[in-house]
Amino acid sequence: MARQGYNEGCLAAHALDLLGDRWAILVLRELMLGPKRFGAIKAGLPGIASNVLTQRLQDLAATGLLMRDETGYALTAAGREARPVIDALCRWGVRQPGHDPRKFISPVSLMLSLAVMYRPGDRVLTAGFDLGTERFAARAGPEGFAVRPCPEALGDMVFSGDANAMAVAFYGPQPLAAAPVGFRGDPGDGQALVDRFVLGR
Amino acid sequence: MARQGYNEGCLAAHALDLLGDRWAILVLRELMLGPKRFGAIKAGLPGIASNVLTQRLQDLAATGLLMRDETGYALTAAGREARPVIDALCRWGVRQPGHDPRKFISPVSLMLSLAVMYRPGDRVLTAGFDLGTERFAARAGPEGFAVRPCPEALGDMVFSGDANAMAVAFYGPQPLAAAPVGFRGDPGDGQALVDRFVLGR
DNA sequence: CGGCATCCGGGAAGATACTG
DNA sequence: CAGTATCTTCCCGGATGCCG
Repeated sequence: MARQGYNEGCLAAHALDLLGDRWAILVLRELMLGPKRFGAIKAGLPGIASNVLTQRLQDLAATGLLMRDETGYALTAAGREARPVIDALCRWGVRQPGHDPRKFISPVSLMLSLAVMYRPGDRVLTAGFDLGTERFAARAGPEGFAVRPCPEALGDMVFSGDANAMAVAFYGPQPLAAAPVGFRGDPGDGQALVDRFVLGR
Repeated sequence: MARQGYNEGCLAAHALDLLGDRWAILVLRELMLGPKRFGAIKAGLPGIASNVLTQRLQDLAATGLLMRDETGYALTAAGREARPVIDALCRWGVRQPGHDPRKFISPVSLMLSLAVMYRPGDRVLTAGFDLGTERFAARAGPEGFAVRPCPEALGDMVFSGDANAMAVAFYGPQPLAAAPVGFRGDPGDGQALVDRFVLGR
């Protein structure tokens, strides 16, 4: 990919020329819901070496997918537009055997997976998510599941816990009351929200 | 990717564990419309080394995305289900600067791009494509653009020429009559079909 | 601590020659 | 034609250190 590219006129090959390098798509994933600093990106990518992350950020900046400023790194419009690629990977990946949800799940990747697995419901429900290192506010309505980063987890209800525990709560078989996460709000509303997420839709 | 995987519970990361290796997605692309022999796959991937292709085919077979038999290689259901990933890459890639349609376009990647860029029309039109080394039959209707490989290019009309010329005919600004491809059939129908394809949709 | 450069070992990818 | 064997190249991963 980076070596010299695929040298094809194929559109998919061109896309892979830009984000086919190892870690590249996952770096975009970490920035997909909002800007981050170097360390926060690294924290969402267990196993990446500092120099490799530096290299990826430079590559992605050079191709115009993200920009750097004093406060950190942020996707450009072109970078944000790669979200359907990540969504397609998630939808496909969930059907492939070998997936182990006990492995580390980053806060951003959990929220992106929720957006992908959401099955719309009529009532609009808002929820805050306090995932330890990151907080989000979400709105679940008939149109979809919209997430934005937030200094404080706000909404009709608030879920708290790490992303792996949150995955158990939203995708596991047990009722919300028995899930290993904190919950504040109306229990019926909470269960109604959780019921809208089905792994593998 | 293959090295040891990303070791994440993220669904996108899991997907990339399976098809994030260099060339892997493009190998799936070449098989997306039907089975092929080793040499035919290689012909659609300019620049790939024989041993690398061998390795990829083995990897993808080991993860259950394709199977080998006496006549060549064919995708499994899991492999075919990766098509939305390729489509998403195409849709994103066409919007990114630097794409050079003069570079080699494989017959399969042209047909896949047509399916992605198709804007549905009410009248059902069928067309055959004779791209030199490969032939396809397509049906363009209100539901979409369906392609299947075919020993002979059959349909209400037939286009012939290499894939790069076909890309000029379908995506270029000139009328079909002035395009560098062979055409047999009703010129009005041919132009009507070509008009349904807009690069960047 | 955030960000980045440098050095090194292992291993994948590239190129080419060779075999059935 | 369909790969296999071999050699080279160089990216990735990990450790370390520098600088603000």
